[in-house]
Amino acid sequence: MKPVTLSDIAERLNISITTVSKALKDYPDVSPKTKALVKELALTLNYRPNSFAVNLRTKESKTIGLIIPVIVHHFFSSVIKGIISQAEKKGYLVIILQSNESYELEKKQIDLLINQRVDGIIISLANDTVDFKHLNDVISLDKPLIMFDKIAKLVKCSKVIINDRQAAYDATQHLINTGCKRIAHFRGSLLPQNSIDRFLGYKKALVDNGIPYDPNLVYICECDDKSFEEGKKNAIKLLEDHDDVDGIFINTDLVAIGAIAAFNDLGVKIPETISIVGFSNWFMSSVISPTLTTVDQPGFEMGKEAFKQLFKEIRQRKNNLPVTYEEIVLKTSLVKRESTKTELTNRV
Amino acid sequence: MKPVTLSDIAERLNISITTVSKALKDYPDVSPKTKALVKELALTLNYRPNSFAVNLRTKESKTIGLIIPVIVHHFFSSVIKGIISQAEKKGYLVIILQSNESYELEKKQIDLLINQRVDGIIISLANDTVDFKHLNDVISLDKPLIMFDKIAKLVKCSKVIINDRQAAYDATQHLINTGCKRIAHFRGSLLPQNSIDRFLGYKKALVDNGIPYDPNLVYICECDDKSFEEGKKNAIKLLEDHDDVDGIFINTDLVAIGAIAAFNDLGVKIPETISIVGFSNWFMSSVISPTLTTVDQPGFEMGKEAFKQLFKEIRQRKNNLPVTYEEIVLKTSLVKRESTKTELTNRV
DNA sequence: GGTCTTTTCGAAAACGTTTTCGATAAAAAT
DNA sequence: ATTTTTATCGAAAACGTTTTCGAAAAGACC
Repeated sequence: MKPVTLSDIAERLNISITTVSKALKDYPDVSPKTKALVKELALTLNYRPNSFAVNLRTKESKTIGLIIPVIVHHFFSSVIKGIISQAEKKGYLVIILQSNESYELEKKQIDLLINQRVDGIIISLANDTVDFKHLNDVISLDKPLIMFDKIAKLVKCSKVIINDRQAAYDATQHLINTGCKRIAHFRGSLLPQNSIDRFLGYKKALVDNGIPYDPNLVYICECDDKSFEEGKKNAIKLLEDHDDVDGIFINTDLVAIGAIAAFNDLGVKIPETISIVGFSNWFMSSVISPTLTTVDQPGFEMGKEAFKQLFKEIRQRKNNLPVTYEEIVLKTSLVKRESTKTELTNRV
Repeated sequence: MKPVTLSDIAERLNISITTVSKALKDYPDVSPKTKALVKELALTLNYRPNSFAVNLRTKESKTIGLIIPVIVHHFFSSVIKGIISQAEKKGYLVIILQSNESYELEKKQIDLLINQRVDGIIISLANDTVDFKHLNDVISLDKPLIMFDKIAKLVKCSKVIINDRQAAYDATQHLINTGCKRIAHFRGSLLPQNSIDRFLGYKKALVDNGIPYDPNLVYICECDDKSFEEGKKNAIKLLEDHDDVDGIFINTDLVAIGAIAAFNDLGVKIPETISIVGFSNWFMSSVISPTLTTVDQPGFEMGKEAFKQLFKEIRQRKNNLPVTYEEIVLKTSLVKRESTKTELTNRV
């Protein structure tokens, strides 16, 4: 019933624990004969090294922690998948925690992970995280920390992000290229950096194309479970306020889909009357009607890159090499679908 | 730089490690004065118990493993959320692995988790898992195992499931109650039990209502990333084969949404000409047009129940109590939306 | 003052592994 | 035959904690 240990094997073979341990790890100073003997017995006894003891000795757990704001979300679950897939290749396990967009929870969870002595932490910040002490604590403990998507620019650690500003710029440019003259923007809440960057990209694209920026065309919608309703509501309001709008760049797909639903109900033609571009390339956007033009946010790749960088830093620390922080910016791409017209000119 | 240990505290206070340990855990045989002293110093030194050492001594890791076929899926990510939320309350961490619907991977991952010495395992089986040795291994190691959703009926352990058969029966009955006379069924692949049960429920509802079961009306679609296309294709085929069909009960929402898209394209009126019921209540089904009547599969609750049962069994084993396996069947509910007509009669 | 109880503490073993370093035996070299 | 090298092994410490059990000190009681 008790799990078999090195000592069990040693006893049966009348050799020392040391030799058993070495045999299993193919040390050069143990004869092929005993190696074979040990390995065979280990197999038949179904020996499994006690990870607690190993961790205690080696001071590493081969485990990393992941904190994300929400799990039930296409983008984030894609990231999880990316991280896990990469971690598995390197023999690492992943402990996942959900901060629920709460700063307080996030703090507690960071603490939990440190107590658990994970080898590193990957995190996407909660929306209401404004203080970064808990993150700097991780760094000062010399534990590798990677931030992705929702990051704190001021914290000195590696980051995996997309160029939200450029992506938003490109999305808006696409609307302009397809003939839109008066373009609205549904943005997210004021806090997260993404929201700000996307807004700035939108604004810059307008200005660069000689279209005056009109703050009245910018609507704020909270991104949460009610995003869909929010999108509907704002779409209707926009139509009442400004009947000359012919394009909208929307902060996130779900809101965009809400807007599409509203326009469909009202008989507003998409893209003929109003063109729409979303953000995220949530799976749903390829399935609704009309299918949604949107910015593809490569969640899976972000997860992979985040783990790769984490792994690199773990290795660097282990070998006492200088740790190099990197800012990895992944490419987004505009997925052109039915909710926008075809471009008139071919602009790069 | 080195993490502070009990011995560090002991040294500074000129007391023994034993006393420090006891003080921190509020043993009765240490004076209030030294307790206060120890606790204060522990706080200022930011002492964190080394979990490896604790685990090694106590032989438990306060960690559980979770294996699911896919992460990027509304139902499964809801389950994850349910498990994590409950685990956090009890001070457990969750290691998540994705089997990718592969039996081989599943085996390896079970092994990984056992080696990691998690306190218990929660699993939803891969579609191509037909042999259950790896699961019985877990049980014979006396490690708590809970299966949910995709289960193996023959394995002796607790299970958290829904009554797929009843749910399918109710869904089909709803179609009948709303006036459908000739009802097709898009089912999943032949292997997983859910697929079979849903099919049986569909069949029984027909027979119970005096509607002859016609095997030609049953289409098989693989449930994967291409489900949407699969749904479209089968919908078109169905229309060609049988122009008298007025209702479809579909194994899973995504396929149903594909079918809706196809019918929308073809100008087939939903629900007037054909009514559709899906399965899962994936978030999308409330967002497409027409909104989809579907069976709500309570993922979050399943996750919660699965962890609760696991926790119970961990406790039982720890206290040397007899372990009781339970089969927890959660209620599903039919969410009536626009893709079906209103019921003619009120049947219970 | 002596016995007895209560309070407070610490030595030591144990958990299972990894790794260093020295010991022994066999083989090779002189 | 003696020394040197090589191959093979094991003792022991260390990782940081928990817990048992006994010891010492302090207080209570006669």
